[in-house]
Amino acid sequence: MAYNNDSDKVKEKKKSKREAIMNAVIMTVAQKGFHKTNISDIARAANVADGTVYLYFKSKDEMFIKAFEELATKKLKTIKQLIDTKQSALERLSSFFDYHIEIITENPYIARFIGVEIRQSPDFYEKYPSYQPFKEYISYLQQLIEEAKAEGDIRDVDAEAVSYIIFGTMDFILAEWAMKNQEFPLEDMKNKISDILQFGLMKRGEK
Amino acid sequence: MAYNNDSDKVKEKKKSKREAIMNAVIMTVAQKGFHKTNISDIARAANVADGTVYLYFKSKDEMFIKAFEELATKKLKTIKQLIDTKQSALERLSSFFDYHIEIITENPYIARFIGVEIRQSPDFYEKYPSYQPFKEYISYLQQLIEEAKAEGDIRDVDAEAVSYIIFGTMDFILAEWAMKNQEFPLEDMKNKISDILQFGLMKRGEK
Amino acid sequence: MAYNNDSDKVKEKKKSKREAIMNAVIMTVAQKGFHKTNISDIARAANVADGTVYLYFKSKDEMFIKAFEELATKKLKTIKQLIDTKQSALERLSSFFDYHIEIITENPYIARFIGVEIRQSPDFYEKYPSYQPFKEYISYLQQLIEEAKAEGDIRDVDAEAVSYIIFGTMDFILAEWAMKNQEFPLEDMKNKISDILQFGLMKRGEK
Amino acid sequence: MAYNNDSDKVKEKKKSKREAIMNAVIMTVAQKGFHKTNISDIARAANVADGTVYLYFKSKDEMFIKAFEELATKKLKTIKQLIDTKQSALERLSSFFDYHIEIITENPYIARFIGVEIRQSPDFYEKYPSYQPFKEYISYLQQLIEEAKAEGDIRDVDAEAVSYIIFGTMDFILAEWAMKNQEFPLEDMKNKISDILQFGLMKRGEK
DNA sequence: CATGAATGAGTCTTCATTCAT
DNA sequence: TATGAATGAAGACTCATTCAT
Repeated sequence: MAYNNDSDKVKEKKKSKREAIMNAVIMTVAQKGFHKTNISDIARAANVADGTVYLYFKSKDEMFIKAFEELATKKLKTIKQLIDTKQSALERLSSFFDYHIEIITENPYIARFIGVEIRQSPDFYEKYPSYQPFKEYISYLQQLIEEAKAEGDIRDVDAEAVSYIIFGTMDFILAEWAMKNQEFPLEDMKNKISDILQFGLMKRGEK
Repeated sequence: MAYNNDSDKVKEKKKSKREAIMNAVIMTVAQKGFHKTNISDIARAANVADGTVYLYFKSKDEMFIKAFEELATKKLKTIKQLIDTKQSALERLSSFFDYHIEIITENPYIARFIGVEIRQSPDFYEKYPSYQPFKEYISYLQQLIEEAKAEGDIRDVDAEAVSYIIFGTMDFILAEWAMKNQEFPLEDMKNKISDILQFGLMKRGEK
Repeated sequence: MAYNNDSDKVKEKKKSKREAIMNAVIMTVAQKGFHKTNISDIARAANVADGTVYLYFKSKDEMFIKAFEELATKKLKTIKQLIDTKQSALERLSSFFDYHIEIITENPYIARFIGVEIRQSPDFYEKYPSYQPFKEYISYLQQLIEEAKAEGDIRDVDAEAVSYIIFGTMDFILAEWAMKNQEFPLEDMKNKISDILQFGLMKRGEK
Repeated sequence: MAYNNDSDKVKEKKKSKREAIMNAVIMTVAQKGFHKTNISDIARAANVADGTVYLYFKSKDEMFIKAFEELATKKLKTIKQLIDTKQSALERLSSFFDYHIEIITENPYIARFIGVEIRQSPDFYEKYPSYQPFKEYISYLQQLIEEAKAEGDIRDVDAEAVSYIIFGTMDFILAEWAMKNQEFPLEDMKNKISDILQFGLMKRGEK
């Protein structure tokens, strides 16, 4: 049933090859580091020939950028769906923090990829000024913060500043955790940090 | 008189040449980015021959690591001296934050170097497991936090967690700031963040 | 009726496709130059798939050789027909020169193709020793010269030598003209050269 | 004596390496053809490492252009010196023709290089519009023709047209001769052509 | 016959490192 | 010590050719 349409079959095959390459990028970069990952590595990991990569991406750069973007977008979407059930914005904000860390924890190679490797190329920022991988994440965080403020759950803080604190902290501990090969218990650390941050946002006299 | 001691002259020359190379590393990396900086660039900037670099460092890697370490150590020492006059640990903690940002602001190339480029090579962490550029910074931060707790100025929080929040936040905004070519006003952002963080550490009912 | 003979249809299609490829070769090479022209370019210009090219030619080399040969043969045939009306061999010889240049002038891409690009591959001469694109041209020229001699219109010169002078000169000025993007007036130059050459072939005291 | 100056020694070594590469270019291109010659071939022929080529030339293109130019200039200079002793311009013109062919005959690989391969890259004419390898040759020929006219040795012909006839003819027969692996007797052909051309330039009633 | 996705050998170029001077 | 010419391994990318559909 699934394959009785040739057009579909072809499309799927093509899609799966592109996806295989995308996955190969993430896995390989996570393992070998951004700058030691070459086209041959990726091609081998994706089970395709070197040249095949260039059927799907114009250049190595473009391939990496696409991999970053698609991974970030996908993860953000997952998180959004997960926290969509929460009633208050504060809960959503707190859950955002939790889920982000949880997702990364379950796929440590993503931590390595996003948290450690993604910063590696100021080149990208020059060559592709529009390349702002965290932008969506940060915007969404700020939106949650504004909502929480509007709902009266947190005090009147600058949303941008708070978003940087939350994201910077998450980014840093995940990078450290990934770099140190997951030696320290992330769950514990996450809770401690979550407490402190929430405490800093709470209105006086509450709780 | 000046030239009657060859040994001294040589030693001094050597020292100054090594230093010239270290400075050249930082300046060049800051300008061209980590991965576009090659030995020839550095040698030219340091006014030495390519081969000379290898008289002072075993490899390019080692040279970069040493440059990172020495810069971090030097800056930490400067900060320590600056905040040594402060009476309370809380003040020192707050000043640490301020000075760190101030120093970086005045030397944006360091921001680029430390904040953006330093994370670039997970290789380093494998090849040179002892390479933990932030370690000293983080330890010192934790020490300040413990002192502030002991002095009763801040509530009983986990020092490690707090150090990660502070450092992660600083690291992130400086990287963003550097990456976006110093477009947004760092001073403003710093104050907002500082306020929020302090608020989160304060004891209830205080201030 | 139209479609009841599959064999014919197929043969015609095949023929027209082959011709489309041949034309595409000449046009594309004329535009992009020999070595920048690849199979994909040609296939696109001929409106066929890359693989289709290999149904009509064993290799890229063979395809180019066939294109050269067929173009040269076709043009020579055209010239022969045009000068067939002329009475004397000398007139035919002179007209040959004129028509050759005229044809090329009207299709500058051929000049580029024949005059500039055709010489590009000594490989061809090794791989395909029978590849002598000018041979037919030269032979025909020599034949005309012999006839003119027999008719007593020109003095007793070595036909081979004269054929080389005529062809070499034509070849060179057309190549220069094509390479310099048709900047200088070819008509003028042609007449001057034609005069000089005729003068050199004339019998003393004549005209 | 020759090597008692270090600076000289170094300069000579460097010069000899550059020259080795230049010679390797010409020899290798003559043997393998322009487009089948790669950097590795040249480096091997010059007894240097691939990378060494790039110490002397910015790119493969530049290397080829320099090789063309220097070879043409050198040969023209040699010819000029040889014909400088001749009294009349007509003799110089005739000798030019003779010597050009003689030089090429003695170094058939040059014929292949100049005559056959040099035309291979319309790219060059686009990328480097100033690249006109024959220009000097042609100009010098025209100068000789004008002088011969002024001296009354040849009739009043268009110097440009004549230069194209002479150069085109030489170019063509040398290319044919080189391409056919020196099968036919060049000396004979040269004399026949020389006669015809001189005849075409002579004044009526003369000789 | 026709397609065009896939292949992978081949090529230019860069650059960390060495070593003769 | 200092030099910088020389090395050659490595890597991104191209493209003629094949083959499953």
